[in-house]
Amino acid sequence: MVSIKDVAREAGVAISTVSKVLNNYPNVSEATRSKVMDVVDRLGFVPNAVAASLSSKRTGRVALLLKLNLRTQAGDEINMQYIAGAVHRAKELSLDVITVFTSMLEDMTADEVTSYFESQGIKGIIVYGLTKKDSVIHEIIESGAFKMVVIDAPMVNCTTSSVGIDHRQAQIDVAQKTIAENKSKKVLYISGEKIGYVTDERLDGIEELCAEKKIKLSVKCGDFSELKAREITQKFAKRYDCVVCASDLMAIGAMKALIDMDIFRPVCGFDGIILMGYVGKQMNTVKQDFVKISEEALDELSRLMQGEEGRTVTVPHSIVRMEYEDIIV
Amino acid sequence: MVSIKDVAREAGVAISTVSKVLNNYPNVSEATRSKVMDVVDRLGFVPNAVAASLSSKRTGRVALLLKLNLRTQAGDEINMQYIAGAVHRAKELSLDVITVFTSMLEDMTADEVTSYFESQGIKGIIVYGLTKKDSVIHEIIESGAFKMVVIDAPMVNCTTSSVGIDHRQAQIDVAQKTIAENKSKKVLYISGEKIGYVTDERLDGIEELCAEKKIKLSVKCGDFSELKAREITQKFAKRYDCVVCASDLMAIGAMKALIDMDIFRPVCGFDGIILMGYVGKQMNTVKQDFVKISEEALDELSRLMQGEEGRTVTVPHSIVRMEYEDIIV
DNA sequence: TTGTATGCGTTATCAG
DNA sequence: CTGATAACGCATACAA
Repeated sequence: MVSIKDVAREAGVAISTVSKVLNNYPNVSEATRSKVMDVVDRLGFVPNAVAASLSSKRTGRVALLLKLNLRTQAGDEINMQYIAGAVHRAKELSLDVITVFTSMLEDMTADEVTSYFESQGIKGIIVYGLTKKDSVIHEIIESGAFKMVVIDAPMVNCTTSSVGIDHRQAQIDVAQKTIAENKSKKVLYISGEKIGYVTDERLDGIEELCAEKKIKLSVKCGDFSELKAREITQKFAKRYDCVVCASDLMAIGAMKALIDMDIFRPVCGFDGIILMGYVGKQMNTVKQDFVKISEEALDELSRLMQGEEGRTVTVPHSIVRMEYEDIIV
Repeated sequence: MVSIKDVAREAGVAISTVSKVLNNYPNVSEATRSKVMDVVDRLGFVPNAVAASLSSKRTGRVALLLKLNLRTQAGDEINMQYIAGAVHRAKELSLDVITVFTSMLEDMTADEVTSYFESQGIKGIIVYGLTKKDSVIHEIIESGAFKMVVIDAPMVNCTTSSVGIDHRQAQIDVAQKTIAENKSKKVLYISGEKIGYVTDERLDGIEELCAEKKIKLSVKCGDFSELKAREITQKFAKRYDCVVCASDLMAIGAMKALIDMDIFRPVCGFDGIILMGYVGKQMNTVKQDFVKISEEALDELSRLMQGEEGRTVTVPHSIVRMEYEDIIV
């Protein structure tokens, strides 16, 4: 492996000079700069990131903290797009990411988790799908030990940013469209789990909309699962003329139930997963661009790592009706 | 951050002694060992992996090289399960993984890719979905610069192992079952892309089966896409009494085409993706345990990194008919 | 503008 | 069995 020492010798300068060139220090003459760069190119030298991080105490290592929740392809699809977006942007920002699943941190204390990440030289963490019950992660966020970006949760402080779509508005948008198209008057809303932050926001949205439009609203608590949505639909849907679901998977479950019951009710979902193109053709849904959200998260993390303060970043969403023709390649 | 120095001071021993305890060196008395471990526990000391790897030239860093191919959730699902399996096993083996997509390496030479990985302290690489055309990766495999595990490709040498199911046998198994159930006599086989190694193996399987059973076989070259499978089916299916597809996605495409054509033909797929539970209910398919395959790959990589030689590891598969009831949670 | 020297947290090689 | 001490590859304060 060619090291900075080799470059220095070959270029006839000191190691520190090479280092300065590589790190774009101001006080280097153009002559030596190009002399060094020539050697760098010729030797194909790439700085050893491990040594650099040990020396500078800065690293470009960030962790993606994912929830490997449901064994449904919906979860897989979303997680994968998160990872793809993050990895892609990381490369552009010269960061490297390691992937961690919350399940692996299950029986660790906040201190242990912190030590673990520190021992790996990780300086930034992106948390996907934080719930109110993840006390260890909350502790870590508050500790300020890392620069953090939280997706879809309103955690913002000096070292923490929040990234995600406007769930309240998105829920309004998709429900409004569906209600308008069907002139619905009585909405059955199947929410997500209570522990999710987005659950509250989406609920706020539907409540606000129904209040404004003088629409009757009944809220049933689902858990983002098809099964539960199916049960709720079977039990209650008859009395309503529209079923608004807080996730696509639940929308699919509700739709299946309606088909079984042999009644029609408009249904709308939330997320825009590809499965909707296969089995949810008639449904409106909120399209979240998970790749972009993750890219934004990395940009934001990069900002934080440069010493800037936490803030809230809102990513745009859209309302779509996913068609089979759109998703096949 | 508590360092080995703190531990040494606190325990009243030399740094090198602490290091020896931590790395299970033989020549340490039980007395000092427990004395040191007490302090380690009390201080919650976790060795700095960055420093350790710089010093020892060994690291526990491995890269997952994934193909972010189709924007279908089938690909996402499989990739995600690969990642999940790898990350999970990595934690158990005290390795840490970084995720890389081939698209990011596109216009790099083998040397550049090698430098990149070396600069990151990566010692092992798992390649998912290698094709015959990935010349850069082939070059890296042959260079022996890294310990490598290749999924679903017959690359084995001193530093390279191959992990995957027996695609030939799996294709035989699923086709045989489907053919037997329907007493088919004329099979239309829609293969994968020619550049894929598994394509050949699966093709061998179906040819062997049809030859043995005296079944007429026509092979059409698909590309793992629904669209292509649909076209092929529309054009040729009428003349055959069974459609065997080299992937679930193609099977779904074929099935859609058959429904459009309003004729029935038994169809079978390959992979066992969850989507089959939604839209491919009537179809047999090969269930690959992608999580397990990836876990095996990590085990294998760990073996290689301990200096053992490359070999071929075959993971079991099964034939299933995916039902909606099985996949909803 | 350039070079020297020190340190980052470990591991590893020797003496003792 | 234990303890100095020299690497590891690089960044950086400081000296020249």
